[in-house]
Amino acid sequence: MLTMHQKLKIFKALGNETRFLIFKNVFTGGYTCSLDKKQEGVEINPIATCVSTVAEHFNFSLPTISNHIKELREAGIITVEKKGNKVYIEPNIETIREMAECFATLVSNFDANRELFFNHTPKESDDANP
Amino acid sequence: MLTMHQKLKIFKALGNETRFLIFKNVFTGGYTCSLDKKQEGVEINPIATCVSTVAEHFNFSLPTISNHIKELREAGIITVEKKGNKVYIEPNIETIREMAECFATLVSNFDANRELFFNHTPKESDDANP
DNA sequence: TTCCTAATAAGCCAAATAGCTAATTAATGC
DNA sequence: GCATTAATTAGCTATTTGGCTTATTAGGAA
Repeated sequence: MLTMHQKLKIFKALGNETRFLIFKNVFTGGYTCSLDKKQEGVEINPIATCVSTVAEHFNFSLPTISNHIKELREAGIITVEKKGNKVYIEPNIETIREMAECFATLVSNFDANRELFFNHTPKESDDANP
Repeated sequence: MLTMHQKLKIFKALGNETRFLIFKNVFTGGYTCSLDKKQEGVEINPIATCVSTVAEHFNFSLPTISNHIKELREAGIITVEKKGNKVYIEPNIETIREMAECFATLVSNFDANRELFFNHTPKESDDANP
């Protein structure tokens, strides 16, 4: 269960365009091209990628991308694993699963309260006019 | 369907502690005490509250809270409605419903891909060791 | 009209953020 | 050992953010 502090860090992390794009690509396989460069004999999740490969997708310096990745890691959105002299980053799906649950719970509780207080079940047609 | 730009604004808006707390209270009824102050004969959603009532919950000035509310509104997280000389704010559940869907879709697509590529269905017991 | 309240707009300032380059660390390869 | 590559750390700067106070706008009440 995510604390409020953790949720805040996640929102802060994803509220920056560069970090949002890294997040998107890491979770949807946008960086799998990095497989071509993977070191011989090193076993990694094929969705994983290394910091320098991520940096190639941006016009920002490697230290800047490294710092963004650090923030995504500290927010629990990705995990990192050092193999040789490279650092591979992987999506942390459990955090996203928890976020999905938080939002879903908020919506279902809200709908339940609305029904309770207003005897009103939301329909497609009246989202803005309860 | 939320654009990336809209999602970014939502994350930015919720990445600030004060705005997060306003969001939380507006959606969970934390400000319903404002009902006591509602103007006679004015029909409002009982979960709604006005800007000055929100400000009473913080040690920040009214203009500061007003500005935070403006950002939440511009992110589509709340709606505002002027009644007399007060501005009532209400949760915009549709935006949260869309966020819930985004995260849920990301998770289910991720799980589907994982099964596809690794012939592996995630279980409770092995979240970190696929 | 005049006064009062609610809210916003404008302008100011300190702190945080996001970029950079240069320096450092760590692992690989010669 | 020495050079190369990957990544991080440190230190710097410009911009953005988040707070404030003061001024302004808008509506309700005397």
